[in-house]
Parts: sequence; C-alpha cells; structure tokens
Amino acid sequence: MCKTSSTEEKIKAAAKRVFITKGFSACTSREIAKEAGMNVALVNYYFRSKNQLFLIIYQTVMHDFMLSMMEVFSTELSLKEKVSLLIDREYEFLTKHPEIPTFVLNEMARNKDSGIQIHETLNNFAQTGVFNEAANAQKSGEMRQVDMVSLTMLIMANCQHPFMARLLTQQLHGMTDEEYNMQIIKHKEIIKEMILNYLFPIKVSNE
Amino acid sequence: MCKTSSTEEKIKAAAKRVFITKGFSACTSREIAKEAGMNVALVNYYFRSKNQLFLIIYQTVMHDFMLSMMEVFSTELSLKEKVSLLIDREYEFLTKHPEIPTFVLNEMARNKDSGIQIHETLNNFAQTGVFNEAANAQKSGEMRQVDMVSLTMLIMANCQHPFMARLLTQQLHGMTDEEYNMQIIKHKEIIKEMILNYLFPIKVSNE
DNA sequence: AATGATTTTAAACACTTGTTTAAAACAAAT
DNA sequence: ATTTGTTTTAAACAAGTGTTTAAAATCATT
Repeated sequence: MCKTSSTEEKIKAAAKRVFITKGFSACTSREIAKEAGMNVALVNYYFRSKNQLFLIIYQTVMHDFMLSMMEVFSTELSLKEKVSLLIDREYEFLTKHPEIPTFVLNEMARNKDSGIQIHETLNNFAQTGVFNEAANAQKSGEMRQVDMVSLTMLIMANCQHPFMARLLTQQLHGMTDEEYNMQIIKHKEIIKEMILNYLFPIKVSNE
Repeated sequence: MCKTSSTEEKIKAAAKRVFITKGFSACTSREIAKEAGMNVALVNYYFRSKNQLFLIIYQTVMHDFMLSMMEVFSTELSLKEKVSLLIDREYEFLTKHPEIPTFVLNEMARNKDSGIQIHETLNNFAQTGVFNEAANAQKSGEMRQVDMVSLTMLIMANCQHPFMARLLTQQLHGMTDEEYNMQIIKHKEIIKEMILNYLFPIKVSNE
C-alpha cells in the first residue's frame, strides 16, 4: 500500500505540467497518463475523471498563485515597503511559474458561467488589513489617493503581463529568449520606480 | 452566384466570434457551423478545414490588434502626446474587443514551435520611426532613459491587463460588471498620469 | 507457498471529432 | 422545361475522445 501516494503524486505532477502548459481543452487524458509514464485507466482509477483531476490541480495552482500576494500583505512593513516587496515576490513567483497567470485567467474564463467555484483564497483577500492601512495612508497624505482596486491592478498588470506577453513582445522586438530574460530583470526596477514614484510622490525640488 | 460572398462572410463572422471567445482547441467545427446557422460540410466547402479557417481569422484579428498601435506611432505628434494618444487608442480598441489580447497570446503559445507564422504587421513594427524619435528624446533629456522594449511593455501591460484579468479582479474585490466598467474608465487616467509622469518627469519644486 | 486485497494493464465502449462523399436543392441560361 | 453549374444538405468515415470493464500483476498477510 505504499505505491498509492507515489503514483498519485506522479499523476498530479504530470497533470499539473500538462494542464498548465496546454490548458484543459487542448490536452487529453492519455497525454497526462503518458507524461506520468502509465496507463490512461490508472489516472481515472485514482481521480475518476479528467475533470475531477483538473479541479484538484486548478485549486492548488490557484492557491499558489494567490499565496505570495497575501503573505506580503500580512507583514509588519510600511505600506511603501510592502508594495516594493510585493513586486519582488510577484516577480520571484512568476520567474518560477511564468505560465500560471495565463492558465488561471483562461480556466476562469472557460468556467465563468458554471462549474468551477472560486477558491476561498480569493475571498480571504479583502481581510488582510491592507485595505484599512491604505485608507489611513491616504488620509494622512503619505500615499496618493488611489483606491485598492486600481492599486492591485497596477501591481498585477506590470508584474504579470511581461511574463504573459513574452512571445508577442519577443517577436515584436526580435529578441532571443536570453535577451528577453535580461530585459525582464531590468524591467522590474523600472516598474518598481514608476509605481512607487506614483503612489508615494517625492516632494523635494530638483530644478 | 450571389450567395457565395454572403455565406462566406457569415461563416467568417461566426468563426471569429467562436474562435475568439473559446479558442481554437475549445471549440468544434460543428459549433461554428451552428453559430453561422448552417451545415458543417458547408463550412469546409468554403474553407477546406477548421485549421484553414482559423488561420484566416487569426490573421485578421492579429492585424486589427496591431493596427491601432502602429497608426499612433506614425502621427506627427510629440512623443509625450503620442504616448497619451496611444493609451487612449488602446483603451478604445480593448473596450470594443476585450478578449482579443488573450486570444492572440493563447494562440501564439499554442503554435510556438510550429504552424502559424507571425503576421507581417509584427515585423513592420520596428520601422515606424518612433524608435529613433525616442532615442533622440532621451539624448535631449526630454524623456527618461527607458529603452523601447520597456516602453512598449509598460503601455501594453497597463492597458491590456485590466481587460484580460477582468474576471479575476472582479472576483477579488467582489465587483459587479458595471462596477468594473466604471473602475476601468477611472483606471485609464491613473495609468496615463503614472506613465507620463514617469517617462517625462516634472522638475518643478513642490515642498 | 497460498490467500486476498490492491494496483496496473490491455481492451473495449459509446461518443465526438474533423473531414469527405454523394445526393439533393437551387440558380441561371438555353 | 431542360440542362448546366453552383450551393447546401444528410449521411458516412476513420481517428481520437473520456470512461469503463475485466483480467493480469503486484503486494501484504498468513
């Protein structure tokens, strides 16, 4: 009875790879089985169906995707430091898992009317305390008057999009993989400075 | 012989809708035929195969997607005005066609190793003259030292991502469709100010 | 070594897929 | 009205899909 967890984990790992890279609709049960080095029937023996297996993978990926964000929000840093750290963490995560944002957004779209329910992680988001913190920072004048929705949109957009649009941007500028890797590192400092300068404007004279 | 163009256009319109909303892998030939209100065989009578039909749709969509960007770059405005106008145009386009960026990026990813060749529009991008213009603006000190790759990344990310991540962001903040529509309008002014302030810093004292 | 449960496989099932065929419906021209 | 060519359809095809079945292989326990 020791083979159980081993093969079960092997299937999950294989399914995660296949689902994330090709998406639910563009891959087959047999493809997942082959990736895991076994029979199709065995996959269904452990997980009943392709859809059931997918739901499990989807939830863990969704969890990973949201976790780094949430963690930073729960730290004791100042709001400015939090934003800076959040960009670092996002970049760190996306460097390791560049296909996850696309995967999450695609599968959310595929099941928008029925099926998958949103992971609870999403609902816990509003209770991290940053929202009050940001409201106070805005009242005190420390931070610019930007609502939390736009704040999260700014950070998500500037962090995620460069990873999501890699192929397009590379083609657009005729860059190699290695060149784009360098670019994306350089780009992090740019968006960090841009966002922080915008949210926490420097009021010293310069001219 | 007058029915030809009519049905052909009907098929193309239906295919465009279906391909864009569900993606190539997640839709079937019969689904496209049904959307066009006709038989499956008729679709293949005009376009030979699902793949052939897709390639035609893909190219027109890709063309539309790139066109608004290119047009702005060819105007006679100042660089700062160009960036501002570009954001407006992008927003205008994305409001009308919010699913296109996701569609383009997904289908590029699906055919990254073989199959679809990149539309020529992408290759013409480097010859719009903005690149030299930006280089000069940077030398003169008018514009911050940001390479063209990061410049395009900034604009694309902040314009496209809010439309691509609509579902996620809405769920994250518990917003209705109408609320998000308002948010996205407000957000345009935010990113415009943020990007312009960053690229063309104001050097007047404030304290 | 034999038993019984668990794990794995090969084969089959019903169904959907993209595509093709051959016949029907239609239009235009004689 | 008949002929000719074009457009549309219903039906079929082979291949691939998710899923199930029943038998084989493996394991732990006696």
